[in-house]
Order: sequence, then C-alpha cells, then structure tokens
Amino acid sequence: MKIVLAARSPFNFQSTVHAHGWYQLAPWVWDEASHSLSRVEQLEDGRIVSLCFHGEGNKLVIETGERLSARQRDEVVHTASWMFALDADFEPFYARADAKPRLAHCRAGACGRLLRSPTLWEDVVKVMMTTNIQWSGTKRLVNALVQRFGEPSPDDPSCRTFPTPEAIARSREATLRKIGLGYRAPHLLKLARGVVAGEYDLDALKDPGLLTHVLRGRLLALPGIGPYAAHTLLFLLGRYDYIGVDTEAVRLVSKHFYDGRPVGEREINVVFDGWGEYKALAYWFWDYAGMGQ
DNA sequence: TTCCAGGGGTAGA
DNA sequence: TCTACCCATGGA
Repeated sequence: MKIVLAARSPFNFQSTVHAHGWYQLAPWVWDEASHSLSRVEQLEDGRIVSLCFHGEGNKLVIETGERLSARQRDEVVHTASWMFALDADFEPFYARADAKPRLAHCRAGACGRLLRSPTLWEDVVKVMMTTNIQWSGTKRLVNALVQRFGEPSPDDPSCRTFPTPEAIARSREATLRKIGLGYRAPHLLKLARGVVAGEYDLDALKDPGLLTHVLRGRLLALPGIGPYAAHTLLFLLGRYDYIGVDTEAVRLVSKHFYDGRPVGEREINVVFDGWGEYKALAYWFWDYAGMGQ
C-alpha cells in the first residue's frame, strides 16, 4: 500500500533524514542504495507493520507491506506527518538566513526539519542515550534496548519495534545495567515508570500552545534530562530558543569563533544571541565546513 | 594505562 | 546561581 503526503514547501526528504543522527538508531534502518528509511511500528490496535519512507520531490511517500484499514492509515499519516514535520514553516528563518553567507544554503537545502520519533517518549530515551557517551555507544545502547524490549515483526522477527514505556517499566535496574546502560539505568527506569504511572505526560509536551520556558522546565524535570538534553528536545519539538551545548558545540564554536580558546555555554550563546527564537537553527545549520581550517 | 565522550544529579557554598 | 565531585561503560 502506498501513501503520498504533501509537505509544506520547501521539503527535502534526504536533508530531513540526515539533519542529525537519528536515522542511524534502531529501529530505523537507512538503505543507501534506495535512499529509503524503514522501521517496524506497532499501531494503536496492536498490529505491527513495516513502514518504508522515501522522498519524491516535495512529497513524502510511505510504503507498507500490507493493506491498512482506514483507521490504521489515518494513524500512519498522522505519525508520519509528525516524524517528518511536514507542516513546519521555516520561512521566517529563511528570510533572515538568506542574508547571512553561512546560512544562505538553508532555503535551497530545505534545512530546518530534524527527523523525529513517532513518540516523544522515544526521543527522550534516545537523547538520554546520547549523554556522556560517544555516538558509537549511543547506537549500541539504543540497539540493545530495541533487541531486548521491542516487539518482533511477524514478517521478520529480527526487526523489532522501539520499546514501550511499559516494557521498560517492567524491567529491573540490574537488567538495564547489564545491557550496558551503566549509571543511566536508574534514570531510564524512573522515566519509564513515571510515564506509565501518569506522573510524566510526555504527549502533553507536544502542545504548541505551551510557552517555551514552561516546556523547558517540564523537560528539565524529567529524570536524566539536564540542560543539554532539554535543549536538544526543544529543537526536536520545534522550539529553537536554546542551544543544546555538548562537546561538539564547544569544539565547533571554540574553533570557528574564539580562535581555539576554551569556551563554555555562555560564549556559545553570545555568538548566536542575535538569532533569538531561531538561535538553535542558526547554530545547527551554520556552515562550519565552509569556514576553512 | 589513561582519558573522556553529542552530561546529569547532588551537596555545599 | 555556581562549583566540585561522582557516576558506568567502551573507544581512542
């Protein structure tokens, strides 16, 4: 079954997928030969389906192995629209970026969208798995969670869904430590059990009506989520007022704006302060590669 | 072997 | 609000 969705222009499937590393994390599978992205997903009625995405010009194309009911199709459309931020409008950012040489590539490249997970739960867990660890370790931990706690696809049992909060909540700290999470284990367990208990309502945080600083406070209240993780999640939620400062941000900004001198969060914010509500976009899509050295 | 990674929590000032 | 210290694990 094939579903074709129109996106707000400009849209570029590949630039959306490759804007950050999520496409390398399970259960996503990127196929370089066909330039398509796949994952196994469990629908609300319990059915497990395989979804394959690719781009056709300004459109997102979804292929499903089997036929879906009308309700299932609506759910897939809704989820895909969220994951690829099909309605996102970056025109105000482009209008400013056009005049800045290092950001003038953004409009033509349709920069701005970052691939999101179907649920904020999955994005929170994945961001948590990027803290104080190398990227190869993040991939290993996320894969371990999917293999250990995900539901297998009936078509191919080696492919699994991303674990639900319930599946993690039923686990034990020792089990999570054993699969390599280390000191992150109690944070993830507390998050999962809090979500199941209704203590943390992650879906409510998608509400565009929430003020950004209020949303930031709710994210910081989640276990294992500090400033870096909260700001990264704000970016995924379409709020660009804060930069997620990690070692990579420090390295880039130090090299390109401070002549290699040591910098902290304050110095990084100074550089992009003029971008206001587009600060994180300006930082993320700044063409550091074009600055030489 | 040592250092540190796409940091966060906590205690103490 | 800021700083010092600890935290598990694997890669470099």
